[in-house]
Amino acid sequence: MKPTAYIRIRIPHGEDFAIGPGKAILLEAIQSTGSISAAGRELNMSYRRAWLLVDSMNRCFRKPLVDTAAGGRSGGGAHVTDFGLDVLQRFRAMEAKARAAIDADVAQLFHLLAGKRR
Amino acid sequence: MKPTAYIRIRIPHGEDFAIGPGKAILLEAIQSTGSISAAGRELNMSYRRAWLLVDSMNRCFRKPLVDTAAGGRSGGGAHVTDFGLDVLQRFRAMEAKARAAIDADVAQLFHLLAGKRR
DNA sequence: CATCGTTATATTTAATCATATATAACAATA
DNA sequence: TATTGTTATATATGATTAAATATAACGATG
Repeated sequence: MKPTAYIRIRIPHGEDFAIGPGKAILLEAIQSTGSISAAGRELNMSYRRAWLLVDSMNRCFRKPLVDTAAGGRSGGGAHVTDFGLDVLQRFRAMEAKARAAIDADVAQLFHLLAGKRR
Repeated sequence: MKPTAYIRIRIPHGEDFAIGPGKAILLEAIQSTGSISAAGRELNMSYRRAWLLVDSMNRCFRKPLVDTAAGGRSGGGAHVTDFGLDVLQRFRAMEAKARAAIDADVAQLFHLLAGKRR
């Protein structure tokens, strides 16, 4: 396995962050499950936390990244909008570029680490 | 002022992280003040926290990044080793490269954000 | 050899953050 | 119109984290 750094990109917006690694994963989970609560369960995250993150994203961007509907036979649900998919894709691309840019340096730096005992 | 993303690079080592943004700033403060406690004061950080970070760095890498001395007329002090300076420089270079790699993408993404009210 | 401010460390206290719990509204459908 | 599982929201509880406090050792220097 190749040594890898944690690269955490976050886009600030006022007090909090419009998007970051956690919100990206949440978007993907909403995409695959069709609901905020199911996504939360999948990610071992309280519904409240998942909802707060969605709410934050929707308020930070010009348009909603997630559309929600309460009620109906199935109780309701949520889905990632086209706009949300665009943002998600841009974010993942940025992560990949940043990772590639420091790939060689990271490998070098790992040589300076102590052998991880215990 | 140009829109800028928070890019947080951290090098994992076992349980914790060998170096990251906070430790880099601390190294620079130790370099300029000559002591862990003075660096802590400068960064509004408890001595304990500063010391724990130094201890973590020194244990994570093959060689100490900070040399310390207790006692003496001035009470003692700390200084960043040549090895520490090398690591610090590598880390800062990685940050710069990562930033440059996503610079354009970040600018694009900022256009999708809502006007930040409040 | 007494003094000084620091390193080094443990323990207690406080602040922060996330989770758990509870409740109402929702709207399609049977 | 009763049922269903979700969204939406507030409040209370618990857990995690950082800070505050305390103490001993250090060692050059006057």
